[in-house]
Amino acid sequence: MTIKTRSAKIKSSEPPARNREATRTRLIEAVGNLLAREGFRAVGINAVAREAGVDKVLIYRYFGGMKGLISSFGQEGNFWPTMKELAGGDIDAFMSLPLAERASQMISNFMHSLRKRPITQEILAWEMIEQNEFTTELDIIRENMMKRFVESFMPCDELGIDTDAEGAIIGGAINYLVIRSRNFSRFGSLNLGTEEAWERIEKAMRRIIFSLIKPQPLPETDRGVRG
Amino acid sequence: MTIKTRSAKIKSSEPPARNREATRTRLIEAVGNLLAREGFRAVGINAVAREAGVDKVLIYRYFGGMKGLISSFGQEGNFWPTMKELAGGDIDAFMSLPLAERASQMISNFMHSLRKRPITQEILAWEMIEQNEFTTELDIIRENMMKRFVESFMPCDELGIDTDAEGAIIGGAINYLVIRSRNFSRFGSLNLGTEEAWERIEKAMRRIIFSLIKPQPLPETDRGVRG
DNA sequence: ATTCAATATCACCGATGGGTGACAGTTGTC
DNA sequence: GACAACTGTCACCCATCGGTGATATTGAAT
Repeated sequence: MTIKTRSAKIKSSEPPARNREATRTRLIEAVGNLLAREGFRAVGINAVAREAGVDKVLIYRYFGGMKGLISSFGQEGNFWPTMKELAGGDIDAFMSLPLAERASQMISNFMHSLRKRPITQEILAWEMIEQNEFTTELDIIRENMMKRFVESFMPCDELGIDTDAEGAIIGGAINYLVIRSRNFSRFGSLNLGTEEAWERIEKAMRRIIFSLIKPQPLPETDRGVRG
Repeated sequence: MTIKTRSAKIKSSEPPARNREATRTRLIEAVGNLLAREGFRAVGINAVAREAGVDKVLIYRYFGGMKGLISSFGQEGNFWPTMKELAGGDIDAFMSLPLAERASQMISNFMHSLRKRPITQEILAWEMIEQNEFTTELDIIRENMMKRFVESFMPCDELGIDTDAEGAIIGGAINYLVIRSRNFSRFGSLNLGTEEAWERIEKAMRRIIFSLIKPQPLPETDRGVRG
């Protein structure tokens, strides 16, 4: 980088409009862009300010520092899948499905949603690595979301199974495989760079759900609704 | 830190013995110590040299840089569970178990092994976050190990299941939950800070394996051998 | 004792990080 | 017009990073 400080302005065409609110949103958006493009390691006062084309001191002034900015970003950002998305588009149709089918489809939809959301992936990765003022903030938001989902969709304490534990296993596996696949395609004998591998994982999860919830052969290749 | 550069020597009592081999091992051990104590983010030329109580230029001289040092560390470090450990101590006894029992116990043993190995956790976390000269090096070692395990222990292409995919799910879930639990104890409604939660996960995995491999009720609370 | 290579230390470079105080331009109010 | 409040810029501080060239210390061969 031979360019100087002012070069930051190149990136954002509009000149900072001497407008507090506009500058605030510029900064919040800069966090998202930086997360998606460079990953959470790049998220720092200097980098965010540079990305927004704004002086870093404004982060202190308007947000009280990076913690405040991250918090605002977490509140406004819609990087989590919606209920509707997890239900595959039609919540009513979804709710009328039998339990195993419902769980299986929700899992598939969650996996697809996560794979399409680089920012969400970045946040999950971040949470795995360090606990700091940023990640604790973001974790609370994530936990609330997960909680709402299971409460709305999965009221199943029937059977002899531990849905919380099984859910943690499936959810953890999805998070792990998606996050990891950004850097390494190979995991065991799967090539996570190929759609074929993801379909195998999807089917395997479906198989797990169905054999857990009702030990009987599962309907073949019914991929179900998806948003 | 008000102390100066030379303060590094405080940490390692023995004066650097003007001995190339000894210095090399000091550096390699410093990597492991630093990984365990501070995490991979702290692993850099400066920090490692400081930890070893040695000048950083020796890393360039003896290892050609950090990449070389990490590679040597990866080769010598025994941070992966051994075959024997995964088998629960007695390989022969282990191999004579029925398939589902074998898989279930190996999974439990792997989880316990990983939970006891902070350095291994750190490496897995590192691999999730970035791909660089260090992690690609370490990933090759990890993949080879995993490969050897499944080949030796799990020759099962029977049944209508996809063992690679199911293995990736279980393995991914273990890696995720263990790594994540270092920073956040809560995941969904589980409290990963408690042994109780881990036992629930263990049982859930056992339930998954048994219902996958042979759809019939599983033996209750048989924890099996463990190293 | 001198020479020479190996071992290890030191001092410095440029880049980047988070953080802060002083200053400049704009706007509205009295 | 004078003034204060607000928005934004700039210049600097100190710490750490990876990296390198010059130098000191040791030990062994001659």
